[in-house]
Amino acid sequence: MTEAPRRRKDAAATKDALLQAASELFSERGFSATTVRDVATRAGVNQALLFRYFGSKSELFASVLAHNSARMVTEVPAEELPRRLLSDLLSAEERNGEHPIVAMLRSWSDERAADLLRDELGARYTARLAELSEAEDAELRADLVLAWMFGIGMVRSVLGKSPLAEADPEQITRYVNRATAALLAGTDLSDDQ
Amino acid sequence: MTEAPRRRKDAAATKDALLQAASELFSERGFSATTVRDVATRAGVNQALLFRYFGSKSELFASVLAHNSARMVTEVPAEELPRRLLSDLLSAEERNGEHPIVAMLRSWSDERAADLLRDELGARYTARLAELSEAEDAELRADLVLAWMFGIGMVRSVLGKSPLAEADPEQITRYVNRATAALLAGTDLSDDQ
DNA sequence: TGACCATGTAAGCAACTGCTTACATGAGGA
DNA sequence: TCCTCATGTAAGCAGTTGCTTACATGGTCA
Repeated sequence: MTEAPRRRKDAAATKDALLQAASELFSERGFSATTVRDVATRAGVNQALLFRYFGSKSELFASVLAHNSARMVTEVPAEELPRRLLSDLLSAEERNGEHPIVAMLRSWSDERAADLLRDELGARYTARLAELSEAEDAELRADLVLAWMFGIGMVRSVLGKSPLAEADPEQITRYVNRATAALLAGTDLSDDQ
Repeated sequence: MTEAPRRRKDAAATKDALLQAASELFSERGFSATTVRDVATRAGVNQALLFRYFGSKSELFASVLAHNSARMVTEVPAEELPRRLLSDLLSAEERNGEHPIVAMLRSWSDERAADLLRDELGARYTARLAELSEAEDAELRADLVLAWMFGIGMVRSVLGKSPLAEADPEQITRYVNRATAALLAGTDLSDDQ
C-alpha cells in the first residue's frame, strides 16, 4: 500500500514494486478482477512499464505465483505442510488476505490463471504432501487433502460464509488434522466399503 | 446447445430458453466469463429480451441458482445429501459439466455472484447437512463437509488436476464418506487434541 | 561535458462489456 | 377485420479492458 520512495530510475526496484502490488491485488480480488491499471497505480508506476517488464498480465500472474509459493514450499518441511497450509489459510484475513494461496483461490475462474495454478500445485504442493503417505495412491490422498484445504479457504476467506468464517481456527484445525492424518496414514480402502 | 424451434411469440418459452442457456454457460465458464450476448445467442434470442425478463445479469444468475439448487435440495433427503453432492460433482464432466454446483464453483471470484452463493449455500445446503449431526457445532461440521465437496469439485472439475481428476469416483467416495461420517457423527473435540 | 540508451510517461487504439432505446411485428380480442 | 399491445429486433452508448506507440528524461560512461 505505502510505496517506498524509489530512486528515480531503477528497473529492479520498479519490477519489485510491480510484483508486490500485483501480489496484494491478486490476493484481494483475484486474477480477472485485478486490472493492470490498478497494479501500476498501486506500484506508483506507469502501466506501460508493466508490459515492458512482464510482457502480459498472465505472465505477471505467473511471476507472482512462482515467487510466492516457491518461498513457502521450500522453507516448510513436508510433515509441517498440512498444518502450515491450514493455519495460513485460517489467519489469512489477519494479513489483509494477502497470501499466495488466497490469490489462487480467487483466480480459478480465469482459464489462463487456472492453467498456471494446475502446474504450480502439481509441481509443488501435491508432490510434497504425497511424501507423507506410503500408500500406493499417495498422490490421490494428497490431492484430497489439498482439495479440503482449498475448499475451507474458499468458504471461509473468499465467500466469508458463517459459521466457518467465524469459527475458532484451533477448533477447525483439530477436526481437519484428525481427518487428514487418518486419510494419509489410513489403510487401503480399495476393496471394502 | 440445440435450441428447440419455439413458437414465434411466447414469453414463457423465451424465458425458459434464456434460463437454460444461462445455466449451461454459467456452468461452463462461470459468472464473469459468461456474457449476456453469449446467453442470448445460445438461447436463439435477442439480448434485449434478457434484460426485459431478468433485469440484469446478476438477477439472471440468481434465477439460475435458485431454480437449479432448489430442485436438488428439496428432492434429496438430508442423509443422502453428502453422497449425492459428491456423486454429482464426480460425474459432472459426463454431463458437460452442467450442474448448479459447478456453476457455483466457477463463479466465486465475482463479488456479486459470491453474495448470492453465500446466501444460497447457507439457506439450503448447510442447513440441510447440519441435520445430520447432533453435535453442538453441527453447522460448523456441515460447513467443513461442504468445503471439502467444493474443494474436490474445484480441483477435479474446474482445475482438472491429476491424479484427482482421473481418479475412480468409487475410490474417492470411499475415502470421503468415511471421513465425513466420522466428522458429522464424531465426538466433541473441543477440549482434547 | 556530451551523447547514448535504459528508464519512464502520455495518449490512445481496438475490442468487449452490461445495458438502453427507438422501432418492427404479429397474435388475439373487439 | 382491424387495432392494440405483448413480444421481438437492430443499433448504439458509455465505460472498461489489455496492450501499443511515440515521445520525454536523466544516469552513466567516454
